[in-house]
Amino acid sequence: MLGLSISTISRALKNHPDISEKTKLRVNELATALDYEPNSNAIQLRTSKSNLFGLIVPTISNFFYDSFIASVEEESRKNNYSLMILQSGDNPEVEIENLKLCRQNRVSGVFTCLSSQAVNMDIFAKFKDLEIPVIFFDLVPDNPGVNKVCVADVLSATIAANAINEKKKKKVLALFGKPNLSITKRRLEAFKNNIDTKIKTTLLHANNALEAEQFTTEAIQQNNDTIFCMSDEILIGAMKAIQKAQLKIPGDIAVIAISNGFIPKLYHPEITYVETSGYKLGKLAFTSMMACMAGSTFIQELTIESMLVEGGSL
Amino acid sequence: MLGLSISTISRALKNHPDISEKTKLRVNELATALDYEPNSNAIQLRTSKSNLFGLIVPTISNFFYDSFIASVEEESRKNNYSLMILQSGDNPEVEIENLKLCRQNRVSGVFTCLSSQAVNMDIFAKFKDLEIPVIFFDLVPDNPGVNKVCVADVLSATIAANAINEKKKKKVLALFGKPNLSITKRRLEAFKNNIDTKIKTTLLHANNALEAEQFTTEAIQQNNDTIFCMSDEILIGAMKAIQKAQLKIPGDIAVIAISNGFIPKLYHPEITYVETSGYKLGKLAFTSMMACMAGSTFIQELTIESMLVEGGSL
DNA sequence: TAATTTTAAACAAACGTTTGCGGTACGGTT
DNA sequence: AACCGTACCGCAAACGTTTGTTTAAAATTA
Repeated sequence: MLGLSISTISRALKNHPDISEKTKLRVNELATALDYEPNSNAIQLRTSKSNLFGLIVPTISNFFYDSFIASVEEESRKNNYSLMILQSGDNPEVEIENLKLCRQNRVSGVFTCLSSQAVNMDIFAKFKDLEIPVIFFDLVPDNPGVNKVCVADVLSATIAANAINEKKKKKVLALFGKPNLSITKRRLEAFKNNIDTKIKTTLLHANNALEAEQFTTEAIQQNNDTIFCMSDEILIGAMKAIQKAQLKIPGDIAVIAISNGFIPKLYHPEITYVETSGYKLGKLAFTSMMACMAGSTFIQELTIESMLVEGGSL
Repeated sequence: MLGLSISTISRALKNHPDISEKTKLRVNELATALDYEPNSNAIQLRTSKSNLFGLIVPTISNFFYDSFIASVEEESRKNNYSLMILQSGDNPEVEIENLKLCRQNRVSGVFTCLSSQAVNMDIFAKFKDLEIPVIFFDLVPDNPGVNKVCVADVLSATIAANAINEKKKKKVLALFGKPNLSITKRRLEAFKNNIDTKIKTTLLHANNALEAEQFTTEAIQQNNDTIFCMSDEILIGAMKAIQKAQLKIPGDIAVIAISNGFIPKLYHPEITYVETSGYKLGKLAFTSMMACMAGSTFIQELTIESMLVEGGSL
């Protein structure tokens, strides 16, 4: 329409110095008039750069992951990246399928956490070959040599234990999640090492909220004065039991949890918790990804700091 | 490597009858040996079919949207589609930006709900021109002629009102969300029309959980015996006030809400609610999308049924 | 055996960009 | 008058597929 070649149009659109200002103006005017929208597929094919990140979680519908995702999406958009989000539902086969999808879509990078099943780390080897950075978050593998961002498990459990120590509690039930997760192991170990030996402490693993509720009910009967919950899921179960028993918090029983804060703030008094923000973790993960994109081959293992948020339940 | 042309490879990989079984075998063997992964960008460029849906929500981190997203993602994957999820954060400019991203990525379809701001429906006109189906969910526009899936607002509010009627309550505070949303208007109207006129009813709009808490506190002082909450956000505020006042549910005060069920089940006794499942809505939205993809130009306006889930709070 | 059909594979164009390289026109220098 | 530099712009190849059309060989038929 302008009597110009395709290459001139291309250059004009991206403000190439070879093109005169006059032409650029004409091209830009017509482009907006015609609602020209560059075809990302063609661009990505030609440049073999995708501006697409893959993000794989066990499930989106989770008070931790959803804020993590929200955070990563926010940063991605700001940096002109798109996000392809995939759920693996704790199913290793789906996880492999999802990783394949990432490769086929030529993602620039992948954020992922391990499904709770033991996954074979070999499935990430191809990404290394293809030089596609992979950032593990939250549930990270033990292997060295991979990029990881996680919450400060040891620190947060230690903070919780110290908070209980300071309140001079006598009898504590400490509830942890699935025993095979490294996150569980680290939190348990740190809690055990830091809780005052004078405090009578019971450590238990609950696989879900219901089990946590049952354990808490028993603990109440045995006159425990404090419940520590490793996660939101555990906290929900514990609170069910406490509400059912109609106990007053913190008078009858004290509660402290590790959480991102949403669930603790639902109750009155609000539950005191050690913050592990999915939002912050997302920001950190993105920073780490951008470092990889910038060519850093330096393997990083980052953690976000934790802090005690006083609610009134301890 | 096999002395075959590219086109033969292409056909062999997709089991084209022109190709002999022997060659197909050779090709497939080498393909797996080489870890061949088709380049989606090239495929999409060539076929101008993207197998990509765009999904725009105000925020991912929300107990309704996250389950909606989870549901749509699940279906998409099953049907060999990928999902590009974008947050608009109730910001119309970001929403326009996100729609542009969808177009540039040549999505096959878009799921979206209106941000609470009044949005100009013109921004969807291009999609109509490009024949890209758009499915509105939850917060849908009033316009006819667009595909919508939503929860049964009128029905669910009616069910809630009737449940209250049956319990012979005397004094009800009914809390609704932001007044400008059509979802609010419909629920309010239906509730007002169905609540027994003998019941003394106060209808109020709360813009957030905190306002809901304040209104509930006042209602408690004025001896209301029942609180109706239009949404989870409102319920959270109301429950804060009730816990603070240390009232017994349902003895001192009864509670009923419209919700997807997650929040109501956090309390003891569990809150009675009229179910509006984001998960089911996601399935429905996807079905509607597939109908569009199959060429149906028939404009649909679908709703998911609601049902009362008895908790023990009424 | 020659003509015809069938089978199997190659050729080539196209999708919408990007980009190295080459070309033209024009004014200015020797 | 011959040359050079600069400013603009076009040509063409390439990215990795798909797919309509051809081609060559093999199999069938007459």
